[in-house]
Amino acid sequence: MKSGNEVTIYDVAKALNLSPSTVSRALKDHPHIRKETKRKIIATAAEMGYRHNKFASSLRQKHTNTIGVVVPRLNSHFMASALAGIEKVTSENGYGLIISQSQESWRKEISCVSTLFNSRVDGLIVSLAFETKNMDHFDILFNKDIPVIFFDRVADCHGCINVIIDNYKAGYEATSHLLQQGCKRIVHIGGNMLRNVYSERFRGFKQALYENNVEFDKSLLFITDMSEQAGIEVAGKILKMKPRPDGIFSANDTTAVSVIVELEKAGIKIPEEIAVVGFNNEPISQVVKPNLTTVDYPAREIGEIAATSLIGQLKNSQSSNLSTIVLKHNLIVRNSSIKQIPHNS
Amino acid sequence: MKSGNEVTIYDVAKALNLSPSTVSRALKDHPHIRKETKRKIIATAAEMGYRHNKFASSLRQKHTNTIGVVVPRLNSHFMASALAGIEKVTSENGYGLIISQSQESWRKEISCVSTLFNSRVDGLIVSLAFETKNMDHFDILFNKDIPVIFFDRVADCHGCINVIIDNYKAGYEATSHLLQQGCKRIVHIGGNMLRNVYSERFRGFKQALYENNVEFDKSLLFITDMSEQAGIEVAGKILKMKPRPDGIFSANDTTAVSVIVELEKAGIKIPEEIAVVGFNNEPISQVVKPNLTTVDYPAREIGEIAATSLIGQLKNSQSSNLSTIVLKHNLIVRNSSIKQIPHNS
DNA sequence: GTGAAAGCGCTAACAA
DNA sequence: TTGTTAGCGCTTTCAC
Repeated sequence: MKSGNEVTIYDVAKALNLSPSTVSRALKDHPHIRKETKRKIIATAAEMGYRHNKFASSLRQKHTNTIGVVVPRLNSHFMASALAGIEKVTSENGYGLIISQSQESWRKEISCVSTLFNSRVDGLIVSLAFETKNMDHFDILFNKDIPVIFFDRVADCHGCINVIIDNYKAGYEATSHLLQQGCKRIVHIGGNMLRNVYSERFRGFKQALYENNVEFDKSLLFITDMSEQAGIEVAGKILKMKPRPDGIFSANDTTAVSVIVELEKAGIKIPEEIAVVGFNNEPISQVVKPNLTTVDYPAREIGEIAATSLIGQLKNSQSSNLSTIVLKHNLIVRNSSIKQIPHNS
Repeated sequence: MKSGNEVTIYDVAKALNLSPSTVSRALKDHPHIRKETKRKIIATAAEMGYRHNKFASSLRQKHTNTIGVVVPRLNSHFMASALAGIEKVTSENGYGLIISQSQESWRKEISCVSTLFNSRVDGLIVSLAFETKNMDHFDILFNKDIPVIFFDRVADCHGCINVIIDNYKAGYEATSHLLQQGCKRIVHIGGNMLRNVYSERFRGFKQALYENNVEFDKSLLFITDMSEQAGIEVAGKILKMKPRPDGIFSANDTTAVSVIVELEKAGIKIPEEIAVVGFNNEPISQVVKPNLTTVDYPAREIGEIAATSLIGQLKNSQSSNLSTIVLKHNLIVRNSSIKQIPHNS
């Protein structure tokens, strides 16, 4: 009604000739309040335009019912889905969410974590920035026993839960697939090897080569920032290579797509001359021609599980003893990698 | 150090034999404190691991230095950029940000707004959900003089600022371009006409037709949810149409791309048989073949301006008298719409 | 330039 | 089942 003063539980109490504690209890659905009283309180509170004051409550209770999220960027399909999963679980459990982006910068990640820490979040869900070189900025949280869950881009750390897929196996499968298609000289486009996702995919890549007696050739490895631009640059270098590679395993779809577009501009036939496999199953992988073979992962589920684990820790207020949750992934074969017409079934 | 108790300004005060008020003032850089005292206080506070308690402070001050954001989804390039712009400005001005998604649902939007209201945000930045039919849920904010800024998907409302582009003009230009390419039967794929972005683009579309003496044919209008799936369905219908359309103006890129992919599967030549124009300049528009003609808009800037205006209102604590800020857009012509080889220059 | 003290609105231990 | 009361940590008016 008015733009003026807030109504408090005291006002409600006075209006009903009750005590503030009764009102407080009724509003939180405390069991020890008579049904009738509860009903009346809730009704008049609503009528008077009462709204709960989180600050007073948090100040008193020393916890905020708020969870912080730090992600590198939120413009990928993967992140959006993961976030949707996180949000679903947290809101179902009565937690608020503060989302912040590190923009792939270590410095920014430090500042996000510290801001969230100062906002007194009860727990944190994090996917690391590309650049992040150490985990010192999480110490402030560990020191206060504030639980932190990492997902996708994780790092080893005492006592925190990681939610991931088996990137090693996925990399291995993607590469094996290329080898099965007859590729002999396979380029790998990877990211910062400090990040598990990239180092593991690379490890899987090398293992597949090794098991197939294909020697790993350093000149076929490109460490990039996995951007669109990176794809353009790598494509340029590939075009100049003497014996040209016949396959590419890119650690994400963005770069894979950009490479395909660039190579095709130069007249290279995909997959005949160069077969390509990406990673993430972004929507774009189904638009690029030829459609991109890629690794799908349960983004939404990863988010849900990360949130569920965190809330579990919060409720039990003791760290559970599991430390890593691994979800299933799935190689989706599309036209960008099919060199051989399969033998008649 | 310890996982135990928080250190407060009282602790700092005691350690230095000062009063809490002095410490409080020093920490906020109040002018009436001697430099030396200030220095000492700041040093020992840091040393003791003091951290500011936002709740106590907000409780006292009645404002939170936090801004709420409600967007439909954050999985588009447009939203991610707009959000990045918002974040830049707000963080530069010492505001925190709480981001929430309505998932395009009216019901969810109501709940987001109410949650943010209860979190006592100082102001709100909103882009409306697809479904939202009225603005009643913002009344709680208006009643308390909490400023709300809308961007992109806006609605008329007394006293709040809208940050948009001229969708009417953009729609007009996109359609005119198709007409110039010789299109006579142009399909429009639009969204919910309650949303300004769709109704205005549609209005521009009709106006262009009108000015070129092309009659508007209702059977060429498709009102959809602007999803990928919608594109597939529209493509199906187009394929069945008797005299086939020769142009499509889609109110976003997602649907435009999906239509193109589907039509090409059916053997239709783009742009020769059907020219296509999208909207938003999402990255995907440069990957689809042929590259999509589309309308570019300054997403990041829209975000920055929305945030700047909000902070302006917050600081002046009086609504400024501008109500709508219109930014420039730009039609980017690519191959999906070029039917005619341009006459020799 | 610094201190004393009241109070923001809520919760929870304890009392009744 | 309900009430009393004492803070949570900070800011700010007023006093010195």
